[in-house]
Amino acid sequence: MSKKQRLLEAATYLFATKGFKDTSMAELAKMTGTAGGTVFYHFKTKEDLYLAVLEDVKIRLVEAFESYFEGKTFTSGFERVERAIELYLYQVGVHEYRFRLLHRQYPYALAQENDDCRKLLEDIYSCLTDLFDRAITIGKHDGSIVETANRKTALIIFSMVDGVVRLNTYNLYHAATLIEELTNACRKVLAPPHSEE
Amino acid sequence: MSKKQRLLEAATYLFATKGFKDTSMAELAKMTGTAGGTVFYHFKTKEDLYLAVLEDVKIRLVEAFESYFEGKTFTSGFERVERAIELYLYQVGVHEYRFRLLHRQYPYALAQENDDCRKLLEDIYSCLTDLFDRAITIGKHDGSIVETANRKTALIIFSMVDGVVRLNTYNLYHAATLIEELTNACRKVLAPPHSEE
DNA sequence: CCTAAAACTGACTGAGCGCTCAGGTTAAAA
DNA sequence: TTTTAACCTGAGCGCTCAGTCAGTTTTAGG
Repeated sequence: MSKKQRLLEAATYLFATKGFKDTSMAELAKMTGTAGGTVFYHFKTKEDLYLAVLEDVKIRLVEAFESYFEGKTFTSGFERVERAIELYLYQVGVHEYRFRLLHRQYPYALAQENDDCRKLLEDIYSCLTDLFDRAITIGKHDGSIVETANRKTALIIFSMVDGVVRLNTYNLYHAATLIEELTNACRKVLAPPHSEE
Repeated sequence: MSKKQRLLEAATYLFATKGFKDTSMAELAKMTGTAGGTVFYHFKTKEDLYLAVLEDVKIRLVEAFESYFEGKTFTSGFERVERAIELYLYQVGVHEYRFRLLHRQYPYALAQENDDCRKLLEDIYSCLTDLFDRAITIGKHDGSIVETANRKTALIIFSMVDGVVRLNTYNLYHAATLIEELTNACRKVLAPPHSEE
């Protein structure tokens, strides 16, 4: 693997676990076994490195979420919602640090002044909400999901799922024990009226 | 107001809006019109100052939430849930910076190694979840809320509400336009079966 | 008014930071 | 083998920061 790639991966880990300010470029260099100057040969500034990390995360994240649904069909729109939640929790389990990166304030603060950063975050969040948005649209057609404002409902569902993930990362509650309640809650929010299973 | 109090308030604002590392004690001193050394006369270290800030926030937060329900009665447990959500959103509106402080990673990282910090966070979060927990207990008795695992359901509701607040602070979505969907979703999650209004 | 403690000051320190740069190494094309 | 460009190095620069301290001012009790 090229040194640039090694730097990018180590930086992802450090930015995610320690944050932007608390990650020092000297530490990153030491961690990857390179000289301090090498970092700045590949990335002009620390901020540039961060943007490269965020872009890398975006690409991998979008890939993972979109490829899962390619060519798949489900018995109902609601089932697709359930699979989306499962997929989200699975991705968090496997690539926790990517979501930690997104759970920090830094990218959102940077997005206020940096258009590239704003664009990356927009892409990530529209990918994530589309996940639920699309499933809701399908569910509305096949009758498995109640008539609602798609985008808003998708955001509520996303808030709920991501909120539980946060409780877990902040060590406030073990997410695994909440999954059943979580999907139950989603079912109730989305279920069409007068059709208890 | 004493200089110590002025320092505490300015520090709350700075820690909340800029984070721990990005807040400099020189900046804090300048902001409050004091000399650099004064900060360290009142608070031994930067971390001590942070803990004082967090304790202050805890006291005010718990006060605000507990005093609201003192002596009040509601037509149903579910109505109490609705009022709790309103109160939470109102508090976020009035004292946004206090919640920003809690939406940062720093306190949770500190809690891993500092017992005082962990205790403060525990107190804050049990106050917030109790808000919903108690209302659910009442609602289960008066029949306005479905039979559920109290704590877990309270956490789901809290995740949902706080998640929407986060969408707002991160400038991803304007919370006000989601409030109706939010309470609707809570109603569906908590409503007892076969009793559509 | 005197005294002593409490409150406050600001110049200073040493450590750590992002970033630069002059020069060295590697690898592939000519 | 020579050339050239891409890659890599680490000492070092300028700056910011949390924290110190010797000394000054303010406050309050006797």
